[in-house]
Amino acid sequence: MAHSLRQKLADLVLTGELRPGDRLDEQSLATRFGVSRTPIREAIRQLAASGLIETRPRRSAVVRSFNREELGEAFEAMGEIEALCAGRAALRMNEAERLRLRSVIAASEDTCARGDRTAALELDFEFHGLLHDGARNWMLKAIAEETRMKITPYSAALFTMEDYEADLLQPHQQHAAIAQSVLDCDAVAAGKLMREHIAQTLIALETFFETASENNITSTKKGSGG
Amino acid sequence: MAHSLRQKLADLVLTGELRPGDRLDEQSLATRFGVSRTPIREAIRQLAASGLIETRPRRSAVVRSFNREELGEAFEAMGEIEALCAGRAALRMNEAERLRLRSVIAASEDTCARGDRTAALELDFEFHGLLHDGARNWMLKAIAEETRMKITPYSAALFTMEDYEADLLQPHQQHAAIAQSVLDCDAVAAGKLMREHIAQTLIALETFFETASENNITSTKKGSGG
DNA sequence: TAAATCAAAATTGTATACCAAATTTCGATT
DNA sequence: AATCGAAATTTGGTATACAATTTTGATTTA
Repeated sequence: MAHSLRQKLADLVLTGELRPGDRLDEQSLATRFGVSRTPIREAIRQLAASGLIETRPRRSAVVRSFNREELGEAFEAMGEIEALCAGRAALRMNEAERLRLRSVIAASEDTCARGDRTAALELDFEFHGLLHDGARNWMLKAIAEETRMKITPYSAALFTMEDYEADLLQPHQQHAAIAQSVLDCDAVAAGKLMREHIAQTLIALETFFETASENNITSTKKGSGG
Repeated sequence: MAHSLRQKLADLVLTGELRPGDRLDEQSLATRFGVSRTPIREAIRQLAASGLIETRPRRSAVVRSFNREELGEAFEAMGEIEALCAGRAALRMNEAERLRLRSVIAASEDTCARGDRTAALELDFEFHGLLHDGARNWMLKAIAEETRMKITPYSAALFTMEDYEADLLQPHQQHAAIAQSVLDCDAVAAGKLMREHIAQTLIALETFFETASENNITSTKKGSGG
């Protein structure tokens, strides 16, 4: 019961059950979760406010979808936010957190060798989460996590899609390099490496979607016009 | 009627009619705006998701309040976000936008000389809004405006409080310096000056609240424990 | 007087039912 | 195959009801 209705709805999107462009039917969701339309509607509004889904008057809410340009801008913004967190974390993390960072990198090395994509995705989240906490700034953390959440429907594809032979090693090595900078208290290097890491994630993502479909990032019939 | 119910509720907070810590009674608001509780509740949830107000189960929603530490972190985050926007804007604004920036600074100089605090506040918003647009990144803009909105209940005090002899000239001159850097396409200087501008705004704010009350930023009886 | 206690009143969270307006679906037609 | 239009569906909102809590206020006690 740790999951609020809002979180349950969000999970439908974050786990990929609902994909960008998919509609959220209030009645179906109400039936599915055993509640009335009222709380479903409230949860939908909250998710819309946080940017995970979109609503237009008299239309069903749909999972937020980005075109290539929007995705590029989102990654640019996320790169800067994450770089800020990494830089701050390099200066502010305490010893316990630094130890934890080491162990996450070690675990990541392991799952990477085993090719366990699910575990790799979780460790990816944990790595970034540690830096968000380490930055010692609740607003920066909130911004970072919200930004990350918005992009999740896209970036998770890199880890979970079976048919895409994404290199698990490359992102891991980038994480390891960032972690080393953080452990060295080198804020500038940590920020720079993080910015590059995010940029390369975008490149991997665009490559993936280019392979998947010709010129449309989402799986919906009609792409959302810029 | 360009104002949605959500915006009307937000305005209660942003204009200072509802201050940090104040409760939002659903029935009263419903009666006041001539609607039923349902849409009020939805609007409240949206504002809670965007961080302007807080909700706890079975409690009335209250206007978000920051203690000194939280306010400091919020300004640190906002300083970095605004600096990012300013830096990008310096490189990306087009000629029309640069002209507009000039005219806003000129108008600001005018209102500043006349001591018109209300107009000064509006021009302050417009100045920052121009840079948010000029950064050519919808997500950065969204983050910047949401961050700014959260802080508004506090920072607006500097402009509107009659009894505080805030220097209108100082922030204006900082804006002018930032604008000049932007017009010179000097991203580094624009970012640096913006970061300093936000930092000085926080100092002015803390001075103001220190004057107003001993050790409690909000006007509520019981301060929210850190 | 100040603090503690307990019952009454008010408020939230959710359910239901109902309705108008708009959108979507789908079959008929060109 | 594309278009058109009517029927069915869906959203957005109103109103009412009610249990679970929280808040308020009065009363009692130290």
